[in-house]
Order: sequence, then C-alpha cells, then structure tokens
Amino acid sequence: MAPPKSSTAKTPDPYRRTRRDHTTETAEDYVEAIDGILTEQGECRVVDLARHFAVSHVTVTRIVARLQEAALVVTERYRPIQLTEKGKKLATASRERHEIVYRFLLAIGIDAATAAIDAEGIEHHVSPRTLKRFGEIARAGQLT
Amino acid sequence: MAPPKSSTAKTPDPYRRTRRDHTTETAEDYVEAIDGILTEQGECRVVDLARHFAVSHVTVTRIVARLQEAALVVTERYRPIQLTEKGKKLATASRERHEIVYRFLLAIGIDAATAAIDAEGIEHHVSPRTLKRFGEIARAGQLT
DNA sequence: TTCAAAGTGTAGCCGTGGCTACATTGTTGT
DNA sequence: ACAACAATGTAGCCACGGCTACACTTTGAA
Repeated sequence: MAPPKSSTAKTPDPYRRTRRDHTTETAEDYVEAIDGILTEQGECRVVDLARHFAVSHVTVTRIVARLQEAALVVTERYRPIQLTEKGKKLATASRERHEIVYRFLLAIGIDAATAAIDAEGIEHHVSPRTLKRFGEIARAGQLT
Repeated sequence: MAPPKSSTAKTPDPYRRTRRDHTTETAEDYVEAIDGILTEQGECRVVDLARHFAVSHVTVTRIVARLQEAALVVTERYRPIQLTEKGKKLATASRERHEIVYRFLLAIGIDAATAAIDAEGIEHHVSPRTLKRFGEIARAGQLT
C-alpha cells in the first residue's frame, strides 16, 4: 500500500498530530527538566536527568546528544549541560503550559498529587486553543 | 548506572506512568477503531485500519499480530479482524473514556473540531479520578 | 599524590512504530 | 476460466527510547 497522503477517510488527520507530538515531547520534557535543575542546583549533569526521569544514564546521554543537534543544549564531554537561548525559550514555554494545565486541574477540583501526574501526560496534547481556555478557567479559580 | 528502582528524587514517579501509558495506547486506539469500523461496516480489514490511522498496511499488520497475542483480536490470514470478548471490553471502555473527554472539552467551550483532536491525545493520560471529574462537568453542561 | 568512587561514554542488544519493495492470496468481471 | 486488481503477508530498513556491560574521566579524600 502507498502511504496514504490525504486519505478520504472520515477522520481528518488527528493521528498525524498525535504522532508528531511524541517527537517533540521528549525534547520539551528534557529542556523543562534541565531548566528546573539548573535553577535549583546551578548545574545539570546527566546523572541528574537520569535520576529525574528514572532512566539509565545511557538513555539520557543519547537524548541529550540529540538535543544538542537540535541546538537546544550545549555540552562537552564529562561536563555539565547548558541550555541555548532556543532551549531556554522552549523550556519556558513548556513550563508555562505545564503550569496552566496543572492549575486548571486544580481549579476543576482535582487533588494536587493527581493533578501533578495528569498534567505530565496531558500537557503535550493540548492545542493552543484549548490551552487558552484552560488558562481562563484556571484564573477564574475554583469551579462549583 | 543502575536502573534506579525507587529514586529518592523529588519527582515521585509520574514518568513511569507516562511511559507505561504509551504501551497501552496503541492497543486501546486499535480496538476502539476496530470496534467502530465493525459497527459501521460490518467487518474490519487491515486496509480499513491503515486508512483510519493513515499508516501503511504493514504497520497495521504487525500491530494486529500483537493484539492477537494479547488476546484482544482474532484473525486468520487474508481474513477480516474480529474482537474477542476481552477486546470488546477494552474497546468499550476506551470509547467511553474518549467520549467523556470529548464531551468535557465541549462543555468547557472548546469547538467540536479542536475537541475531537485534543480528546485523541488527552484520553490516554487521564487518571480515573480526573476522568470522573470530567464526566461530572460534562454532564453539568455548559460552563460559564 | 594517588586511588577509589562517581560520573560519562561506547558497544550492542531489545521492543515498538514508521517505511518501501516485492511476493502471495482473494475477488471480481469479462 | 482466468486475468487484473485489491488486499495481505514478508523481508528488511530506519529512528527512538529502554537496557546491561564495560571502558574511561574527574574529583575528592586519605
């Protein structure tokens, strides 16, 4: 079968989007984590990320290498990881989005622990339009 | 580094969960799609799924094989795909969850098209507790 | 100073989800 | 009956995110 370009199916194309999301997800999670660790500890090492994501340092190393190719971070062998301007911007955007989702969940009455977990999973799948709405509701405070 | 079992990190474990989700996501999406196609067309072929997800038939074939190993579907070579009882249950649960998320998004004022797309991405990352709350809000109708 | 521990890097494996290209089977119309 | 075409299957490639095992730097304490 040929790779269906624009299928005549009833489903427009939401799946494409879901899949593309996965590509970006990792980068966003990592720059966000790096930014946080940088703020809290002054420097960010591979080990820190490995601990943070509960994965092996090997996985982290490989991903960081890709982040460097994408010009999101800068690193030298055996040296700490730093964010580029581009990386910082992405980190900030990710953190803000994360925050909005988290506060939104709190606003609709989800407990803090659950909200923290769900925000992690949800944040990458919220369109700008929905995010905007989430923000409004979060700012409106508690929901009856 | 050792594979960090229960890290002392501040982050409890939300990442584990996010990752485990990915494992189940595909199965849920597929049984849900199969169920829908079965309802609409009476039978579900590999081609139908390929069109539905906008991927090649090869990808579908491999995934369906795994679904069969997981006892979610039954198939014979060159024959249509059928759901097992287990598969039907999972499909129903997935569809219900999907519906709740979708209607919830509508209830908070998201337009139908955006809600459809976002529901796809979000549904797999909503905890039971949050889903319950989503359902309540969806049933409550429009939100001011 | 030197040496052990902690941190990084590298090689190489696995599963999953993409793909193309080619082989095979089913179906359908003439 | 059979040729064409549609649907499936198979082989084999890639990227990504996991891992273990082992090699190599850095760093800090004795």
